[in-house]
Amino acid sequence: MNILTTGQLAKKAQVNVETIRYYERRGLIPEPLRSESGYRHYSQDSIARIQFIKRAKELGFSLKEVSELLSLRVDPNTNCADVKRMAEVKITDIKEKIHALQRIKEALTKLRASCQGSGPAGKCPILEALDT
Amino acid sequence: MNILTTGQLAKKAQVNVETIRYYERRGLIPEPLRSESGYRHYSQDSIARIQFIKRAKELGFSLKEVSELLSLRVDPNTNCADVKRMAEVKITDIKEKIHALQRIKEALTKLRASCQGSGPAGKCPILEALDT
DNA sequence: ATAAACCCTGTACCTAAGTACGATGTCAAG
DNA sequence: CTTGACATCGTACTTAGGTACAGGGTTTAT
Repeated sequence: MNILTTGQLAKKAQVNVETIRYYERRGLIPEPLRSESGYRHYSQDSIARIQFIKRAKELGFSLKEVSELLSLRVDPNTNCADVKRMAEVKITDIKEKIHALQRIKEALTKLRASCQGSGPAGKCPILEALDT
Repeated sequence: MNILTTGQLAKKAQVNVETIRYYERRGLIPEPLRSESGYRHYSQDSIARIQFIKRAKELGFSLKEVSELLSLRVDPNTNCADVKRMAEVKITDIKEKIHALQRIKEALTKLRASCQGSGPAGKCPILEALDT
């Protein structure tokens, strides 16, 4: 069980088979060796690779950014600072998203407070506010 | 200047002409009257309608939800409470998004702190964390 | 009267991150 | 030796919210 087929890798890494092919097309996982008949053969390392991708995604990195992280890892000319910078950019980015959502939340909260919850919708102050 | 063509409406409402056609297809704006030659003729009300859509979008409502808001407005059987409920659902929704982003932000902040910013990227603790 | 600037329709394209499918080939079990 | 479960490929479809043509017709300004 040292070598994995696409389906086995998919199961172990908890992704769809098609996702693996997709990641390969996107260059996120290297092209694996093939059997005589053309079947892909993956090593155990591939599980870790897919999990790396999944974790980075959970941290808000796009697949494009994941590629960059993966390249940084391999390129001997890059250093830690490059990685750290990417993390910082992403943090800033996420902070902005949070602020935007907070502004929206406050606006909605005010609108909610303006509405008594009775009477026809046609005269709802929430809808009227949107009309202004 | 009482009546507007698509292009004039687009300019007044600050949207792309194609967006107007798109909203019409989606049923967000009613089909306007047409001139002899088939040109759409919009009233001033249409500007307000598009602005309603834009504002609702800014508050995080999808176009599908905007449709619902618009229907509520017209339907005499609905009341304010329905609108208020939609606002509440959206607020909850946005709160969840904020929390998710905050968790991500914290995870990233920790990772950033773990990295001194020097040394080869191959040994960066941020990347190592993703490998775990 | 003619060119520029509009408008019409239908359809294709865009981003992101996959998912689904049809046609075909291969492998393992009974 | 056949059936079922897998594998391959290329391509199309998905969601959301538009945007961009191409190939026509119309209006307006000069």
